[in-house]
Amino acid sequence: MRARRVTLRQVADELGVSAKTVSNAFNRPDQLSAALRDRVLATAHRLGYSGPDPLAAGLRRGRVGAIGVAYANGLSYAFDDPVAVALLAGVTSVAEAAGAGLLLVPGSADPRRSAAAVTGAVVDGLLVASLADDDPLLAAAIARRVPLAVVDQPGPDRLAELGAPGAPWVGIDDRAAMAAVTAHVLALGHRRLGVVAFGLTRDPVRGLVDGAAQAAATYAVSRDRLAGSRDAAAAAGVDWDGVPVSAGTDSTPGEGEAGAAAVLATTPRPTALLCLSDRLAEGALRAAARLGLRVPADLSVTGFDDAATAAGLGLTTVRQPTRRKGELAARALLAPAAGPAAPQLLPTELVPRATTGPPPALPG
Amino acid sequence: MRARRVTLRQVADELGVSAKTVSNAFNRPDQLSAALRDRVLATAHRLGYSGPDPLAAGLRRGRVGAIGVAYANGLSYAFDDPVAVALLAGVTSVAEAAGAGLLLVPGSADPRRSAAAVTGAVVDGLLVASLADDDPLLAAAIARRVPLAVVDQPGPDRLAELGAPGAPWVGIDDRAAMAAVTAHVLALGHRRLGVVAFGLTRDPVRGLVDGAAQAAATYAVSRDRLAGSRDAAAAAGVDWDGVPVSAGTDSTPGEGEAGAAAVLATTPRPTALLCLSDRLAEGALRAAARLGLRVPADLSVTGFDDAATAAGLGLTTVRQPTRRKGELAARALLAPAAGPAAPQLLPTELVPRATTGPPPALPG
DNA sequence: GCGGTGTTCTTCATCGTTGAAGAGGCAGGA
DNA sequence: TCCTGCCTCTTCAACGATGAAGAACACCGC
Repeated sequence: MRARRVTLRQVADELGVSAKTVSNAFNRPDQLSAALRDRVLATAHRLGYSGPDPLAAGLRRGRVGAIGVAYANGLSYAFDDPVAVALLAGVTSVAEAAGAGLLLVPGSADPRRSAAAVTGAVVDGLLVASLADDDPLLAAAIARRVPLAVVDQPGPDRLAELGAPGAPWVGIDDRAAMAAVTAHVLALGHRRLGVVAFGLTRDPVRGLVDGAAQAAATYAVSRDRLAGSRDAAAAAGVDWDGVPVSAGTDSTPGEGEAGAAAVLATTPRPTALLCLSDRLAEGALRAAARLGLRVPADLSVTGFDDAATAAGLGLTTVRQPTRRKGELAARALLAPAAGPAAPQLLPTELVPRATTGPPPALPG
Repeated sequence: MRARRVTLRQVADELGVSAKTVSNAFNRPDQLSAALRDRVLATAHRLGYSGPDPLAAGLRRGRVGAIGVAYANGLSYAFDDPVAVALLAGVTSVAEAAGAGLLLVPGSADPRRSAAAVTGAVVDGLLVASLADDDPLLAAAIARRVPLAVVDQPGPDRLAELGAPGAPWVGIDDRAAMAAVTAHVLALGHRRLGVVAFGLTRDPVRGLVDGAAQAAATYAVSRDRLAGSRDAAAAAGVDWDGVPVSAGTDSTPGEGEAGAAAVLATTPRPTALLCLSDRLAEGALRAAARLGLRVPADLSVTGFDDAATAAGLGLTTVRQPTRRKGELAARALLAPAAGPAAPQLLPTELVPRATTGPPPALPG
């Protein structure tokens, strides 16, 4: 008993007009007389026809009025991360203003399925964010040959290598930003640092990682931020090889707590913990509390992002314009984009708060 | 110089096979020999063909692998509201597990544009949430004749009126839940209540509203929650007509602050403020602070939702399974859904915290 | 040697719509 | 009167793909 779909043609036949006229009644009211248009709409309504099938219209027109967003981590994860949500909010506000929808492309633990989802997404353009240099999802997005915009990673140079030179890219100078917050901690007098990182490569490696592994990270953001810390350490005469760096997978408080615990278990114990995100830092604060360490008296902790939660925690961090990234990337996708686009590097700002202070006096 | 799109047919011709074979190489690997499949894929790659056009395939197949979500308020707003985000997270997790994408349908201040966006959304099903009884967007969604699921409002009875009886509906018993939190406050001894509400109708009415306006609300959730409060008041012998009720528009702290200020300006001043959402309550707490009122010593405040922020504020509230709503609605959309679906009423729970207490002793 | 069963690939029609181009009629100007 | 231009509406041919059905061939068992 399933009612068969009503088509444009049926409405046209019912009324004895051409299909194109019915089409025009819906899409180009100026192309037919008001009287006929009213009759067409009335007939359509009577037959239960609610307008041209978007799919068929999209095929014919070559546009569907939606852009896709693909994320390395699953979408479900994205909604739990305030930073990811802020990015989406930025994308959405621009897309919505332009009347475009936003298709969240489903992710999967299986990279092949993720890539297939990108290949099969019904969109006019794709926005990808936070992908590893070698993510198949990215290759799939490039192969689609629809307009592409990239946020954060991979960087412009890697995009060029992959055959997408000049694709709009929006991000920050992760290396400099991380160097700044590291320098801030060093300036307070700390000499024993520890770093809590999220993923370095698509295949998650947990635990402490050496300099070679750090430099080999395929997540550009991780690689650059670690390099930034090393820059600052070197400038202050701190031996980087002695700095424990813990790698994790996602940017979650749970990962942060575990990573911080691992770093704090090294001897001599670091007096400052540099976390690659505010959410990791949130976990690091929990780890510190669990160990009975006072922040910042016994231990300084820094984050990255200046997410909404950071102020409440009094977290020293680096502010980056996450929402704006989304806006700019969306704008780049929706605009006609004639030639190759120049990479857009947005400003960051060190935000010192209450979780950093001078290191404790020499331990007894 | 824009490269023309590569088609299935071109790959087929290049290789001297039928178009269908190329199609099968991508979609039904078991339908052709591995050797030929490899040759097809290689040729496709060489020509820069990344797979069948999702739009055309969707038209032919009659499915596109995405469900749409339409919201009364703009999407940009949705990302700012933790409750809306939780709902989306629920929807997404189920959709993603099923390999389906999520199309966020753009909203607009102009209801006609919003409705048009729904009509033109390229989706296999639609999920709508928090719509007024008379929202054109809802009418458009029903007219689409694709599977439809509704969260919260309008209620099942209204859906039946609109010609969509048996459409999957997920929500809570707003009336009973609000009665419960009101009864909690009354049990503490309060007799002078005030209510801070969000929108009652699509055309926003700001300020204090009388009983007639309350009952005429076209947002079922607002209507039912107010009715619930009135039920509890009546049961406790409190005259509802003497209870100031402020209506607003969105569920934001700003609206909450303004609404609370209006309610607290009435004489005699209420000793308890019932807010229809946690975000409104957040604003109410600000208003109280601004007036120098201690919570709960001078003023009790309640929320609704038990959003992530509620615990931190120590807010007495009603917990509702927002994320689960999204999951169930998505499941209903993605499952074949043979006959009419029974409305799914999820449980709620009163969560007493620190913002409610006995009323102050009689004022001097 | 023959019908039956699979595998592999092809043919054909069609999904529902809209751009491009065209045809008919009517008004206004030369 | 005739031409021009405008307003309406129509015709035609795609847009790019896939389901259903079928053809060609190989292999099997008896």
